[in-house]
Formats: sequence, C-alpha cells, structure tokens
Amino acid sequence: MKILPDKTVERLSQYRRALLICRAENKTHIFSHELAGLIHITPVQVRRDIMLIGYTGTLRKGYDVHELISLIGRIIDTEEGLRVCVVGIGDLGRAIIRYFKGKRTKLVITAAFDANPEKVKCVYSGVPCYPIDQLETVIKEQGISIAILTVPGEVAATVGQTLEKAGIKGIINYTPTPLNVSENTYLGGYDMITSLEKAAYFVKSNREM
Amino acid sequence: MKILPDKTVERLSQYRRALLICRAENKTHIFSHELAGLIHITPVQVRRDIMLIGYTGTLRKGYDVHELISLIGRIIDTEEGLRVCVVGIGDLGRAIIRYFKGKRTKLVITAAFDANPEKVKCVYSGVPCYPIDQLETVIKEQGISIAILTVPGEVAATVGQTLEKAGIKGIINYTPTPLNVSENTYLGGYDMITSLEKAAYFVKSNREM
DNA sequence: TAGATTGTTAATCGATTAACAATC
DNA sequence: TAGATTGTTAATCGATTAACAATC
Repeated sequence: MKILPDKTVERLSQYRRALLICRAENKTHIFSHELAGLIHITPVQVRRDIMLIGYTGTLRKGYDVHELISLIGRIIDTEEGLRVCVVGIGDLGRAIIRYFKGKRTKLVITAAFDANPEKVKCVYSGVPCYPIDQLETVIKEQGISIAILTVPGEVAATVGQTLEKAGIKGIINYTPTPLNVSENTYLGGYDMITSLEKAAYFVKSNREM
Repeated sequence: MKILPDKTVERLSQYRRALLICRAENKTHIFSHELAGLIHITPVQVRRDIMLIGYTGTLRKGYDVHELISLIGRIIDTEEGLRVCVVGIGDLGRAIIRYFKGKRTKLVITAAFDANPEKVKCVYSGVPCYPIDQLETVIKEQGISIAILTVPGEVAATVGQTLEKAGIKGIINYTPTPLNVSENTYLGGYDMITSLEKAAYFVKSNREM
C-alpha cells in the first residue's frame, strides 16, 4: 500500500484504541460520527482516513468494528511483532515500561539498558536491565528494532549514534537533545519542556485577548 | 503581536534551549545556519521564524545570542511566570516533577495531586502533594494555570472536567484518553502508545521498501 | 419516499521551501 | 570587489474541510 500520511497513522492508532473499547462493550458496528465523537474530530476526517486505508462501510450500519480493528492491525503491526527497548532507567523509563506492560502483543518491550551497575541487576515489570555497553550485542541478539530514549540529555547524542549502529530502525526521543539520525531511521517523541512552553505561550496569548 | 503558528512556537522553544547552551559557552553571535544545524532543520526556516517574531540580525555577525534569548523569553514567558501542577503521582508524574526541577524560572510546578492518601503526605522533589479532592481549592489559591495530567486513563476524562472548572487554561494530557475541553482551553501532549505505534508503522513500511 | 449515511473530488488552509534582491 | 549572509515574496507541498453524488 502507498505510504499513509503521518497524521492519518496517528489517528489510526487512536481509532483502534477507541474501537477496542467498543468491542469490549459488544458493539458490532459504528458510524463515522460516533467514532469521530470518541476522539473529538470531525466525521469527514474519519471517513477520509478510512478511505485511505481502502476499507468501506455500509450505509445503514456504518463500519464493522471487528473488521476495522483487524485491518488497522494489518497496517500498523507486523505479523511477527516488533521488539522495543528502553534506554535509561530513571523514573520516566520505569513509567514507560510499566505503562506498556501487556498493552500490545505485537509491540513488546524486551530489554532495558542503564549505565548504573545497581540497576543492571534488576528486572523492571518483567523487563531485564542490561549494562549500556552491551547495547549492540543485546539489540542484535534479540532483534530489537525500536528504542525509547530516556537517558540524561548530555549523553543522548552519543547513545543515539550507538543505537543506529546497532541496527535500530526507529527512536522515540524523550530527551531534550535533538538527535542526528540517518535518513531511514524514524525519529519521534516530544520534549516535555517544549510541550509545556507551547502551552504557556497559548495560555498567555489567550489571556491577553 | 499576531498569534504565531503552532510549529513556530515549538521551534522557538528549541531555539532558546540551543541558544542558552551557546551563551553558556560565551558565544555572542550565531548565524542562521549554525542555529539550524543545532536542531537539524534548514537555515531558511530559522530565518523565517525569526522574521515572524520581528527580530533582525546583522549581515556580518548573524543574530545576537543575548538579544534573541530575551526576545523569545518575552514571547513565551509571562513577566510574573505561570504556575503548573501535576495531577497523578505515578512514575510518570514523579519523573516530570524531577525533570522540571529548577529548569525554568517562569514556569514552575508548585503542586501535585493524587488520590492515594499515602502519597498525599509526601513532598516530591520539593513539590507538595495534595489530595485530589482539593484540586479546585489549591488551584485557585495558588493561581495555577497549567496542569499536566498523568492519572490512569479511566479517570482522565472526569479529572479533565474538574480542571477546567477550577480555571485551568492549559492541559498537557499524557493519558491515553482523549479529553473534551472547551474552545479556549489549550490542549497538548502525546500518548506513548500512539507514538510507539507510529514508529512501528514507519519502521515496517521502510523495511518493506 | 425522506432522511441519514458513505465515499470522493475540489477548495481551502497552513506550513515549508525555493528563489532572489539587498547588503556588508 | 566577490562571497556570504539576511529578509521576504512567491511557489510548493501536505493536511483539513466543504460540497455533493450515490445509496439504502
């Protein structure tokens, strides 16, 4: 399939989450305006996204919840699943591991890394922690393709380089340091200070109006 | 000043961070291509953003680091500063409080909230934790205008409502639940599962190419 | 049938990039 | 001067929204 727009992919993830809840409530069909309402966007946008992934609903009943869930799965997930690691076990790293625990079967955190030898002995929510100098070995051995970066900002750039060298294909960067990755490595994530400063700007502007 | 584009505000925050580092290194002037290089965007984009905020550099020396820092400050920050609270003291909430500690003088976390009575007695990195049913009182007393939401997904919608009622003007939502807020409340934040699934999609598509 | 809904094209809006005059 | 740089307009690209035909 042709590559989907960035924003559409984001919404597909949100659609699926909403649809999974619908399914748990034994809802079999859903209209575009219902799905739109659940995530607070417009029905047209839902229909256009669904058009882009080549699915069609029915005029009377809308979209089949099961079918849509499994189609989105075929688009986002791989059959064998992808493995993920968390680099840097501070509060944030731990939060992510715990939050993710058992959430998605096709996207599993299998390893954590930290420089602190104390932490290396531990297992966090079922995920073993390795010393950071074994990054390359463990990533290759386990076939990990995505890394979540939560190390201190000062070492982020260096670790980013190592991750690419180890064969990582996507990095979610939660550090404040901008990473320099090659063309075909996906780069995501948001820095919290920027998020907050953006909020501050809009709160300020709104107040002045 | 006319309202700035969303993306420009985001970049201003990043420019400032980069410029603060430059200042610490006693750099007094910077060219657009240098600043661009630091955050991996194009020089044109830097110049256009700077044009939008009405600053002008000099042909020979580029932009004055001090001046640019202070101008960005006047745009993003308010003179008296804004107060921020964190709602939900799990690993993530604690990570945010600690990470933020002392980072910005005009944007300070002054209160935390949690439903768990155990946590309510505690102080996290200098931030006192209040019971969640005192949300409205404390927010009004302290004049808090921004909330960072890290509660469990199931209660996010309800807490979101309460926050608006308490007079919060901006919410950074780190829960997976889409919030329904009124027109003039700023809404930001990203869900980690969506971020990761987006990465998964692009890693997958890339691999197939 | 009338009303509600989907699917899709065209129009609009917003953000980035190309191009280039002006200047030191 | 020649080369490097800024500031800015116009063109392009990408995403959202409006409009509407088709259908049950």
